[in-house]
Amino acid sequence: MYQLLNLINNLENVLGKTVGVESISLRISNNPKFDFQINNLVKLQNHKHIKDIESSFSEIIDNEALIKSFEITDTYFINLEIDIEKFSNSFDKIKKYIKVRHPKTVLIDYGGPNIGKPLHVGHLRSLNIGKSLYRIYSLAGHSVISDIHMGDWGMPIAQIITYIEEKQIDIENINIDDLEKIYPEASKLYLKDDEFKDLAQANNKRLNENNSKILKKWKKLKNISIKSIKETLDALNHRFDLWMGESDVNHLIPEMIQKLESEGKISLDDGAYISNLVSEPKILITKSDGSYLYLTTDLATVLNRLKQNKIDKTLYIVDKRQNLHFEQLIKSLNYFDFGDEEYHHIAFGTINDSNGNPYKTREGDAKKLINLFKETSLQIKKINSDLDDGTNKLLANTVLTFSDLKTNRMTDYKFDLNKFTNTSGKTGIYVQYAFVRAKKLLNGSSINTSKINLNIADLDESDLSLIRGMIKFEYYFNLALENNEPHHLADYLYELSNLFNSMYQNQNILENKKETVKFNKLKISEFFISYSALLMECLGIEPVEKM
RNA sequence: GCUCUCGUAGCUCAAAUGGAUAGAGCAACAGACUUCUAAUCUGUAGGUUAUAGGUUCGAGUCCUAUCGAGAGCGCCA
Repeated sequence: MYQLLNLINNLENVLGKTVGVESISLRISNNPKFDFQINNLVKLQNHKHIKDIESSFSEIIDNEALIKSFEITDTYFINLEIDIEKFSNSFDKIKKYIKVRHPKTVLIDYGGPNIGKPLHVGHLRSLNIGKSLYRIYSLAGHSVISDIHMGDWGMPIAQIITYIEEKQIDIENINIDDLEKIYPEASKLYLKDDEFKDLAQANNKRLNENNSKILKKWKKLKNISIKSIKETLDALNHRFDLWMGESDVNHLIPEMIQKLESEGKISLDDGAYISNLVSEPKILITKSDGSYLYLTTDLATVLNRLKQNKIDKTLYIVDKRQNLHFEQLIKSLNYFDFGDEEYHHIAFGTINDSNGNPYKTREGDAKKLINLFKETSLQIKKINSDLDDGTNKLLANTVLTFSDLKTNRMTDYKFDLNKFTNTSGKTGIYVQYAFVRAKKLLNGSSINTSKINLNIADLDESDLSLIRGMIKFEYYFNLALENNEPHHLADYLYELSNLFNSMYQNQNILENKKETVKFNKLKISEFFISYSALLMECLGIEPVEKM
């Protein structure tokens, strides 16, 4: 809460002198008459100096210009009412207020798609959460780099190449549809045919060793796959700064292994390298034939990134089932002394169908993302067939993003297209509609709102509710940033949209006889538009111009 | 078998570091459109937070046990 930072610092000083270092955090007040609350004193209610602390707090809060009124209850909950007049002047400065004091370089790793497999429903959350965190960190002033981190290496691709070789498929004329059919066939064969398995293992080793003949085939397949992935990403409005893959760090691995061994950090066990860090289960670094694993390339990827950029913090946006892998990765990065940078596994739950089972097609495959997009787009056409394609696309993506981000990322949720495209309720369409409504109102008014100042005395209940809703922006923004949880902002965007709709519905604004009332409402609508746009930016949603 | 996560209104989900009376949306019910506005708004009802104990000024949140669900577990990524 940048605007109340002085207040917070002063209160923290009091605590520091009396009961020890403790940070003050504001929360939304339980009491609807107030905006924020401070709970730090509640647990001190039996402290021998509580009366002194209370009076120091009172004095400090009393002197804070942004606080209009406050109360300290008999159990020492502190409630604060913000002075709307002083705070409202700052609405248009919100972008400055949310900047952090110490910007960092943050890398977002999407734990990307594999070669040979189309983008499917399983990739949706990684894309949405990653994009949202990218925007949130950027708005907070960090410098952010996104890396799709393609799964372009290892056994899956070796299986595909082996399958193509064995079935004598013409690799020159292969297309994406062929490739997508080959992948499941190859992995099926790998599981049941030992001879095929040996051939694939051998091919994988050749890949690791940079065998030029197999690299040529690999390159061909990778290009086909990337082209298809880019088409889907384009439909869904996603872009990446880096298109690195696991293959890009292959050359760093032999040296890395050698160094770790000479440092006594890893040792051979049944021919495979395992970490000497005591851990259960043991951490496997390479396979017994010397070829590399998921963890091997992820470790080398970190080395590669640190070599190329100064990175303070890395976020891995990967589903929660891979928890053990990232636990092992982060443990290993520490144990191997790769640096003191931060690494976080931003885990998320799975998307299920309405019965709670993994979201699949009738054939039992994961549903393709591009098909999900098309179905959503079609559903929106049913609601309004007059929309141009551009608007339809934005709305379809709004639905796929908002419905995903409104749930806490760790929760598995049920995908229900009918529900998510509902025009009323907590949906993407609803928040877009409120935005369009506000814009239409201002455009129809022919009044220059930028020159209007609020007339506080003439604000009615619905105006005040919306203004006091907007005061919470910094709170929710921080919550999302600190915890890497975009859903707080999705929920908040709905709350503001709902408050706007209430105000709007309440009375006819443009025909209001009293000019100050009319101007107030137009000014508040202008604020709402900028807040709504900013929240959509945080979520990775583009506002539409008409609906 | 071991490890981890989860169980909140009929349904789908919220509730940061333990804080006051556990909140939204959908569905249900009752209302509001010759309008800048219905792709909307207003109201009502809906809960022993799986169960039983414990920790403390205070527990959906922490601990223990039971029941139920899901995931992961050295040569896939």
